[in-house]
Amino acid sequence: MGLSSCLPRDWYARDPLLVARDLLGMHLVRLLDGQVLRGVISETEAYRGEEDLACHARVGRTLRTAVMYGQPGVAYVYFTYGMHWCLNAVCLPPDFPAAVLIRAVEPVDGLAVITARRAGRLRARWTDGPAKLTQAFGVDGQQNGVDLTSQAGGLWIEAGESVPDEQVITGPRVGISNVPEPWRSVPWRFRVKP
DNA sequence: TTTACGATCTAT
DNA sequence: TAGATCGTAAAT
Repeated sequence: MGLSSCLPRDWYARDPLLVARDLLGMHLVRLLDGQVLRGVISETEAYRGEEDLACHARVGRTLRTAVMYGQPGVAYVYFTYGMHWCLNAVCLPPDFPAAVLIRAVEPVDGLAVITARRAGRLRARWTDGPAKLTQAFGVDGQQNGVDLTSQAGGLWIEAGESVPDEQVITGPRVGISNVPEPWRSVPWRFRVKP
């Protein structure tokens, strides 16, 4: 598979706010059924620590949140709303729980597979939500704990194009309306201008 | 064992 | 605007 250009573990061992910002423009890559699927990351959200009441780790270390307390650069994939999977990259060194939710990508490779997996939907809606992109890329609970810094797990992130600040919009995180302030409103969501 | 509620998506 | 649908964590 040639030279690995996976982002290294040190790159993830940083504040999730920085990782979320810098993940914009990077490439999410998935090896699925012998096909390479690739998307340019266009939207992310940071979740940081047990004190962040929007973070799953607010309940502390459990079976579910365990990977967030582990090595940075590992995938945290969780199941929600009874039917959806969401993909995160774990950040910061072990024992401090933090992760970045990948909310949207722009598909660039493997379009035939992606369109088949998102049959009946408009192209603009293929991967414009966290559970849509996991459906499109065939990511589910089996990828929980997979190392994103290596191609071995069939799911990784490569360096891509850097996105200038003028192209970045920040805002509050989505889907946390029952979370108390300040966590509900902190601008920890990052996206590339359309 | 039971309950309440989701880091969502889709159709209405 | 509401229904789908079930794992997780806390309450009973």
